[in-house]
Amino acid sequence: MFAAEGTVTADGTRSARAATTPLKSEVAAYKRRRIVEEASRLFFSAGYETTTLDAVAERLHVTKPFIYSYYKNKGELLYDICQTGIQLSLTALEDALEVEGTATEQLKMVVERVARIIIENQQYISVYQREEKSLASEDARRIRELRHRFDQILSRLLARGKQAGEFEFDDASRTALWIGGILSWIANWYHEGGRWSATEVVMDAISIVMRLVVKPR
Amino acid sequence: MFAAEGTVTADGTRSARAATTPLKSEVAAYKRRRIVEEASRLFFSAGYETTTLDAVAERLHVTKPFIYSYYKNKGELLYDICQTGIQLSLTALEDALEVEGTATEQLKMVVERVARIIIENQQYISVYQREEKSLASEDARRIRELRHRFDQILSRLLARGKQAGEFEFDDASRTALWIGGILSWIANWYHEGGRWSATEVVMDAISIVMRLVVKPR
DNA sequence: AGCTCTTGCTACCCTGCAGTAGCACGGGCC
DNA sequence: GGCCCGTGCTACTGCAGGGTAGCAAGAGCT
Repeated sequence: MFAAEGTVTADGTRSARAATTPLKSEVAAYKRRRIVEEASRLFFSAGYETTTLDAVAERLHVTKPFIYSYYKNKGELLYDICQTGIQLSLTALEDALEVEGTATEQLKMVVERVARIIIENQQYISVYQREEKSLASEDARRIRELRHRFDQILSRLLARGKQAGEFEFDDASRTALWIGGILSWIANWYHEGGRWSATEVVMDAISIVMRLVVKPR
Repeated sequence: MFAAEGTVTADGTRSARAATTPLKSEVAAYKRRRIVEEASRLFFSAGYETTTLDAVAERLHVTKPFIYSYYKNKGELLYDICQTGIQLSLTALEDALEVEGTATEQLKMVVERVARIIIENQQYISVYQREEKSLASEDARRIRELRHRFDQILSRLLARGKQAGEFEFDDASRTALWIGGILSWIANWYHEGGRWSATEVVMDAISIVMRLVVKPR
């Protein structure tokens, strides 16, 4: 999840220098995780620009300089959240494709797993979608790259299903984008303890996506 | 479109006092429209919090105090944009329902018109979706209220179609939300001069929504 | 021509927050 | 027990940007 660790961190933060023994670096990683977790909650509920690092620090019962010894700046924190968001979805997609089966079975599996991941990690996914404009341009590029990989993999699955005669649609990559949209929508829409349960939403997503790729009457 | 005019504006801005003759108030309305237009472009491409009012002023070849004589503050400007965004969609929906026809015909009409409006006014719709967190709480409430009306009207149309045996789905209001999501997605996704034309996107939206409400094979 | 009313601008203020310098405290080690 | 190093904190700085006070320039009227 924190693929950047040791690369991104390696530029001046203390944790990087301190990572001499395994235990120490584990502790450092844990602290980073707690920071990003709490930050994502706040960014999710109040927006990135509006949330101050003092507020994040307060939630962790620490002070701002503490955060700065694990993150270079506020932007890096946002990047980490966005990266986590898209990476979680991408991993769920790839994992689902490990399971053998027809394109139809695999697509169902994909939608189910990704939808679940989105619901469970709403804070990350939602921030990743909403705050793209606040990312440094280089960071934004990398995030878009991951997103693009997601779309491509999904698109290949669709093409495979079409080839096999299971699916019917006009254009695979366009359809993949629509499916991505339906999945994304969950993050804006689902509300824990709200009118509809996670399972209902996941089931809906599966049924919608299936209706989308099979021939209508 | 500017329903607030005369109410919201009536508290101290010069334009309100100046609106003594018809021509003057028309000119004032025009200036407000130009401000909101340019602001929405910038908010759309760079985000609300990141965009400074100096930047908005510059695009209009005026200065910041100029804006402040037509808008009480930055928040009111955002509200106006969001209000425009949702109101445009709502009006498109209501207009489409004026046309007589079966539920199926009406739903197609609705999706087509709303999708077109979303594409044509992407800057407003997108900002309205993305920047909700930055609205003052009272403003946010009013916007959500409009959104809710949209969902309700759509939901009633769906229920009517189900009654008539044209549609088949589990729950009308949940289905309405999914349709809303599909339409919203267009605003994040469509890119003028991009890989796909407006017409293709609109057609896709119609076909997806129809697949969503009719019985699958 | 002077008077006034409108409109936009110049030139500010001031707060809130990202980011930093350097200290204090505690625990392990000689 | 003294020394050092890792860790987090106190106490700042700097500045960007929202918001304002008050002037200047023009237009129309008498």
